[in-house]
Amino acid sequence: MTIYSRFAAHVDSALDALVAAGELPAQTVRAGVTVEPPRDAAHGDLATNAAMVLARQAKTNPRALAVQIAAELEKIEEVKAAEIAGPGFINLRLSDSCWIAGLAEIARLGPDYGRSDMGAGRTVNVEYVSANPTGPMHMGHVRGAVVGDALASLLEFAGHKVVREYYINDAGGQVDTLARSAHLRYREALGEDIGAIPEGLYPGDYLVPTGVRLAEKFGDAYKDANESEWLVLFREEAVNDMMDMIRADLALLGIVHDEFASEAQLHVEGKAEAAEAELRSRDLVYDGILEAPKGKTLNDWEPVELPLFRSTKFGDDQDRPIRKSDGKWTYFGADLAYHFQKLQNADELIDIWGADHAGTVKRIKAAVAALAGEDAKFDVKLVQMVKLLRDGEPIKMSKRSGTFVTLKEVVDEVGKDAVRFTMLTRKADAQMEFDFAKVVEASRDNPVFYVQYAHARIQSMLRKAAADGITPSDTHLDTLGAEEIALIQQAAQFPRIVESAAQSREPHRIAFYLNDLSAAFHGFYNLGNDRPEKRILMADNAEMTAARLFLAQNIGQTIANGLAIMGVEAANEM
RNA sequence: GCACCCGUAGCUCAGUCGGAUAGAGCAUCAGAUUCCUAAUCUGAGGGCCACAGGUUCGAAUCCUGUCGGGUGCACCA
Repeated sequence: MTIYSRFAAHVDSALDALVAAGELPAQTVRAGVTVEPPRDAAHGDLATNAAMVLARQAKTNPRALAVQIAAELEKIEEVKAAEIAGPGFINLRLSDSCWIAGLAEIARLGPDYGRSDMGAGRTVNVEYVSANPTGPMHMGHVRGAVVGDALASLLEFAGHKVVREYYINDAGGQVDTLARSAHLRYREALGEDIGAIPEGLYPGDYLVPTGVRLAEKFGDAYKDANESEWLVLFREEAVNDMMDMIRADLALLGIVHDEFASEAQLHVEGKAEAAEAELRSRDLVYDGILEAPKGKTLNDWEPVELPLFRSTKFGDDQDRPIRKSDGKWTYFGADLAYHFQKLQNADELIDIWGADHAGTVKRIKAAVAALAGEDAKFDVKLVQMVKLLRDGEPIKMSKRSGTFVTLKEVVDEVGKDAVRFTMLTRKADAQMEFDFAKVVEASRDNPVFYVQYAHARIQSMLRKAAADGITPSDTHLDTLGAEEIALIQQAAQFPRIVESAAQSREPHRIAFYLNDLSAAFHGFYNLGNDRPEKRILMADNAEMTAARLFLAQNIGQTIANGLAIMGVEAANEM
């Protein structure tokens, strides 16, 4: 139990006492009452807004009610003082022993410190990456991949059962193009001069090995065959190769999915037909004609009757086709069936999408609501674009010429940890810049190194002390002073940071917290420069050294736990 | 034209289910290394929270509108 949850209970008891004394109406609604660290540490250790939130219900003014609540809270052993401030905040000062107990708690829990049961074991399916299986991962995929992966870890740490899922778009026109491109490389591998790659096919070299592999596997059986003889086969073969490549790319970032769902398989199982039948029976799908797109002129647009989903009933600006005029499924048509299927095996769904798909959020949410009910838990998290820079200059990317920056190139240049950490130093729904020069820079400006350095510094001290025969010990924690307590207070926040980050699905909060905690530690460490009596390793005081090492060790543990959520290594030396 | 995201210090960004004097890094200026890793630390200056209304005890935070930046607006995926 954290200090915060314990005091939330204390405040609750204090309110109970007031109800019993007839000072508060029995049916007082306590929603909105919080116990938090005050914004300004000078105000105290904890603050509650209880009096301000409840004053109206108690038919009194906040400060008068605060006096009564504060009187109750002062009866608690751990409370040194309860002061009323501002419009009616109650600021609590806690005894040092209270914080020292918090430190012992970190040590007791170790790698589990900060873990929460908030999720109550509910299953959350997090779908992320889901890049088309037509080529290697590039920079455009990286942010979503990292954010999705960190969010999955965060939710896991917060007590959810998490499924990490990848949706393979292996049924659309793009994989036919892939198959044709692979066939070309296959002919090339058989010795044919294929010349320049024709417009409309994938030109990348990454298909060369696939061509070679297909030549070895099939010989010249399909060399001059009609497309209908090899298209399905080559599509399957090429998609498998691409997925192997994508899995290898993701592994460079430490990302491993639990499930790979195939769109093609979905169709084999008739899921889309089933969804359509269901929706038609409820008049949510009908045959209709789309209006011409606004805001742009299309030369080849002509009205066609298509099966449309009534997404306008759910706030979309247009009904959306689920099949094309050739009878094949649209991406949306398959996607709604896919989401319905996912909901069968999870309590909650989260999709991580690139911001360029923002326009399709409404329709898929509408479809999920229609198929699974309005209260189905489904959220789409949009991840904004990353602007790539080198020394402040934009890096030009062009898919056409094939000069996009691949994930592998980025990881090779700056390293997995720097990529992951940097991608989490900005909230997902805001655009970010990624400057190669800055990301590899080892300085205060770069939180990756700053946080890792704090951890490495702690490990270094522990090694040095061990060499001198001193190990961390909790037997003399009463020697810790005000500066040490302040550090514990910072570490004590970790569990609530985890919960609030998980609640709001914002893994970047962990990164910012670790930066703050590391700053607190570096500051504490440097106290010893001017004040030798504040040094952690003190040759003439083994007891105090052991106590401070114990503190440092658990700050290190907290940092390591946070980094683990982010998927970043906790460096032991730098 | 419509939809979504963003607008906070010179720069890059936190803070937004309403709370106290709006924070951090970089940059600028002034300091700290006979000392546990200076990849660090201490201090100073720097703000009309885009703008205008509204809601209320209280608004960077919620609502409406305006302006500015980005993204999207196929039967693509």
